[in-house]
Amino acid sequence: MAATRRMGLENSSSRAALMDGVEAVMREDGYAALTARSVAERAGLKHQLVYYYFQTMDDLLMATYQRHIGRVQEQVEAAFRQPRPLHAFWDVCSNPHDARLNMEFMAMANHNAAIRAETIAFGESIRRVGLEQAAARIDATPIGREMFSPFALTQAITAIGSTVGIEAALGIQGGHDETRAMVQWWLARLEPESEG
Amino acid sequence: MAATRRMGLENSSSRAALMDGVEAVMREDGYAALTARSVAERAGLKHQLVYYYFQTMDDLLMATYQRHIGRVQEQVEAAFRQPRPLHAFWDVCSNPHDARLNMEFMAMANHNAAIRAETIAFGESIRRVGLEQAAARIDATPIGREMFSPFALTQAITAIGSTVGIEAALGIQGGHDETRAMVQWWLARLEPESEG
DNA sequence: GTCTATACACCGATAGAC
DNA sequence: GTCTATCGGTGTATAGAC
Repeated sequence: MAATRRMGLENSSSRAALMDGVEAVMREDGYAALTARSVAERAGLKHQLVYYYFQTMDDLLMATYQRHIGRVQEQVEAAFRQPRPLHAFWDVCSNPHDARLNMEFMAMANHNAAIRAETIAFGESIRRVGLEQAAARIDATPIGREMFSPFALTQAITAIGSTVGIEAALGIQGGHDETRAMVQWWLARLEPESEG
Repeated sequence: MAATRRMGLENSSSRAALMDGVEAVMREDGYAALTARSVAERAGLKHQLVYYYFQTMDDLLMATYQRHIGRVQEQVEAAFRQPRPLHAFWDVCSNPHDARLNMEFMAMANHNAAIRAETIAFGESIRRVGLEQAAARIDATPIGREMFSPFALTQAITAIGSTVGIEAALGIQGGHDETRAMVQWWLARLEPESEG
């Protein structure tokens, strides 16, 4: 508890640059490569600055994760305000840009209690908002009522989307067109275009 | 290229114990915690033994990954020899025991070229064998012919199964029963019980 | 086959000058 | 707000004794 050390302000550009550095290192080299030195170098700063803006490396990591989660939450909520919310939700989930970062954080959640708690809370929050939308869409169509449950549909969209995104990020291409086409086929039946 | 150093035999129990140690550390603490010391301690050996049985830590990691891949491959092939191969394939994919380990290796594949190459080759191999089975099942039922493509179905089973397994490993329980039930509903229609 | 001893690099974190 | 300097701890990897 070194509560004595000086600390920088929260609305500092260097502080934000350090969080950008965390994301860049995780994307390119993985969370194992996260050090005060690697992060600061990516931000164009000296590594001691990490300890001016954050008490520990863990604090920097958590701040970065919470910022990331907030951004995803905004994307998801915006998607559910679209005319065809399930289509938009799929677009967010299958976006390959965040796939690597999300997987690194998920892997970290397995053995970091603080990250795990945030991940669980975030997952359940997303699920709540997604659930209402999915339920409405499922109830609106015969195919939905017969073949899907709201929760399972939400989870299927999330699971297939993130897997396709991860594989695309890894460099696997073959077959994704087919999977994306099948998802679109189903989504079109749950959210017909005319209804928009 | 220190080709001069002495090396232990491949069929050594200590060598296997070190690979077991790698898996244990990855499961419990994540790949970032992999060090010669942590792995050897888990195996009840001194850390210098790592360099008697492997040239580098990377070599130990790759040997462990190839052993793991081989085991999964056997499980998948055995599943496809079952009377209801898609059901058995789903059981393998949604097994939570290997979920953490698989995710750690997937995350590593993003920034380790050798692991990535193995992962891509393995994924395509699994997909080939799965594809034939899925195609046969899809062609055999009206629901299959209309609503699925073989590749997309294989990928959907893999994606939903691994996601459910990961979430279960993380400690998220809510809703998985519903997802598993929906998958079983679909699988039962693609592989009716009577058909055997 | 396993041990002690050792090399050199890098880590998180702190103190204090500017 | 950013810098230089520094601490103890730990990492990979090797050499050589037993």
